[in-house]
Amino acid sequence: MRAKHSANDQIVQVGARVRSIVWFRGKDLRLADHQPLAAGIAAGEVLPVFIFDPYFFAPERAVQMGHRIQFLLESAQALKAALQARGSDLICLRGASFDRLAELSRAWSADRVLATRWSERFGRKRDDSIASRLQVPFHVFEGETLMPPGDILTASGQAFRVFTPFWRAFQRVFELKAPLPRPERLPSLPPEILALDEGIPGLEELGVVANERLIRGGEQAAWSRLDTFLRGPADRYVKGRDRLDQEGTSRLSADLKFGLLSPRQVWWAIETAEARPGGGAAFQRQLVWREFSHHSLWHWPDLLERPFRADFEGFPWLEDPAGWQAWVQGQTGYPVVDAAARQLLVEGFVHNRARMIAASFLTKHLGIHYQRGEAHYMRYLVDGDWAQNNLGWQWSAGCGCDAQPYFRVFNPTLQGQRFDPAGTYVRQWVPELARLPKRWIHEPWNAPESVLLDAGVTLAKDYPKPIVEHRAARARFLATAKAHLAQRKGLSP
DNA sequence: ACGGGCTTGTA
DNA sequence: ACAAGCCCG
Repeated sequence: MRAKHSANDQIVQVGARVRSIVWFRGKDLRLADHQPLAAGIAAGEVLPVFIFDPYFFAPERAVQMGHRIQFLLESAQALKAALQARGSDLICLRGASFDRLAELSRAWSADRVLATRWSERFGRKRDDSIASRLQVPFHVFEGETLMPPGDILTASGQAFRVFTPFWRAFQRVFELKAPLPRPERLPSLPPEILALDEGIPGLEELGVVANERLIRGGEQAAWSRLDTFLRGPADRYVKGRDRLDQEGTSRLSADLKFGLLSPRQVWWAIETAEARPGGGAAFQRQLVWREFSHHSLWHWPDLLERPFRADFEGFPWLEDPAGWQAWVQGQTGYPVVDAAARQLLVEGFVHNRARMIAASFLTKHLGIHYQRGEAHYMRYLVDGDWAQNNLGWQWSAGCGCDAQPYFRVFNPTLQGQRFDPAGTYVRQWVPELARLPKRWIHEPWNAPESVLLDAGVTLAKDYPKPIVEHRAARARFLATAKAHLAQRKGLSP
């Protein structure tokens, strides 16, 4: 006998009672605009499940991405609470995804399993394997992106390699549909299924040290961030987004990564805002950069292993252990580069422009492989996403899809002066320079002795002298890149 | 197949 | 202007 349902559910009960397991997989931790969930509810009974697979959640894996684990666990807790408040629950299991899923499917006599697609190669492989081994149908839904990866092609049916034509094509074909509402009630779960719940693991259990400085997870927190963005920064976005010293960006990257918000909900919120924000279109363009990264990774799954530009293969990157350590710890002597490094470790977040400055410095000034920077960012970023992080690093290194030309090397002093004019960002993250006047905040090595003295800064003691000289480092990279690319060109037919 | 055009810049 | 080059219609 089925549990009692609200009036709404009675209506559904009249139809076929299809039993759908809705498998939440960490990129769709929300109730609103959730296509598998909505499809499940429309068809009958729903069993929401999350599986803590050791592939991600074994302690030795979890510590490799502690910030994201913390954010995900918080978001899963919020999801569980929201499902409980609506008469259902999030059944949490531990172990190998396929085994636990198959077991649950048998225990509940499920008719099918529904989930949101992951576009990375290993996600696709996992889904193929699950579909072929599961006794019941396995349906994956789109929704991680605005358009399904692979759906936007050039006139000749090829993948785009340059953003702007992709953006134009996107605007031509994208049709915005209203996001699905958040379900008010869900069918309840039988006691024998509720009894299978193994709960959400705690951080300690996974060997992860809690970090109080991270943004909060959960669907509600995400909506509050979206609201904050729409109330201010969205209107000033065109210029404000580049400012390191202001709250000029959306701060929605982690919400989109974990699917606390779908990109469609965010796009819709911009479109339907009472006062259309002045920076709405510019922000939507940024959302399409997110699309571009997912589409690119879909077309070229080995981007995670190799440079997009084949002529960068075999590039003579340097080891430079001392340079690497300085870059990681924020001790390069370039204030804005160091601020970015420290913000990453402390907050698990870095302003987009600061990411570019940091990436340019690591790859060009230090000549260190972009993949090392990419991996370091993946380790600490709350919003760390394979597709986007990889695109960003390859773009910065000059070897990526639509990359900046290799000879365009960011000058960290100029970037700092332009986008953090008063040095507010630097002062926050490099407090040993806090008393330096803004004239010298981005180039303390040029400050007069008396100024340094007044600011209480002794270079090489309180704060390092630059570990490389900008002009020399720039020249070294250009010479190396030029020689390497010329050689590669000579090798190719 | 020709040519306009190309996220985030520097000197 | 530029230390190039090539995407895409």
